[in-house]
Amino acid sequence: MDNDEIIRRSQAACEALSADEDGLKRQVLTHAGNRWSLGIVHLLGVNGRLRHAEIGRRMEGVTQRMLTRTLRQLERDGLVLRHDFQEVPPKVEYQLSELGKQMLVHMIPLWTWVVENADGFRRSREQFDADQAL
Amino acid sequence: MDNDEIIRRSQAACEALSADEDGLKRQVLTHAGNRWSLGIVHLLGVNGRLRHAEIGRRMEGVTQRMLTRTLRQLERDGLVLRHDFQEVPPKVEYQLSELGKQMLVHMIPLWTWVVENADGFRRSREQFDADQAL
DNA sequence: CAGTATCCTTGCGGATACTG
DNA sequence: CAGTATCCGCAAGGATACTG
Repeated sequence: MDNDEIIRRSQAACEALSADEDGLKRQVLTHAGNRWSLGIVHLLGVNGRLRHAEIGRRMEGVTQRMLTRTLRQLERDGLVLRHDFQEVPPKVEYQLSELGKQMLVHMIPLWTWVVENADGFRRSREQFDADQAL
Repeated sequence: MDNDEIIRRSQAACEALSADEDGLKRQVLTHAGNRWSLGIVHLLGVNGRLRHAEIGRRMEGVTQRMLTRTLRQLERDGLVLRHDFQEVPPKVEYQLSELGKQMLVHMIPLWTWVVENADGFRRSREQFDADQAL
């Protein structure tokens, strides 16, 4: 993909994003930056179907509140399916929807690139902060 | 790319992201969800090098404060280069760094997918909100 | 077990006015 | 022209306690 091809493809995507009055598409993109969304999508991608508490145990540091909240957001955007078994004690399982699996696929290039370039970001920040301190 | 391949590739990326103690990599990913970062990266990708005011004019609705702030963040992460001509009146130009161009390339699949599936998200939300209202 | 409810801090995004 | 300074409302994220 050469430079012109990059430009051409970003043009269409960005015009559509700009025309997004209510911010829906951009809100979907925030899942990429949210504190727990990324990990949950990944976890469900790997494990298929998991219970609420099981996700909580595997996600280091997440609180019940944020876990529930994040799952609700993902469910609302149609990325995650929620199965309530209506039992006592409660049993609820979560899994990726087809949309969620697709999102996982399309986020991987970005994730991978960010991870590979982490050192570059870190160095740039240190340089920037050092310049600011003058 | 089959299901197993998806899993394998997301595994490595997500483990690296999870190990990110100070949240640097995740902070870089928030550029994807920030209100103006996306449009600025796109704009500079298309136009090459632009002055501050020129970006402001082309980005509908952005205030000076948010424009400056967003540019600073992008600069700090090494995605955008800032050229101060040290003139009176002031003249400052911005352009994508090599890192910035790479990010543009790697975000395009995600952007495109989100735009193409916007209807799916919208329908899912409407259904979800309707269920909640019961 | 799978959540709510309450309170708190932080940062995003914006409005407005001012400056070298 | 390219910013700063100061104000504000809102939502993200978290700590803690409680509930069916």
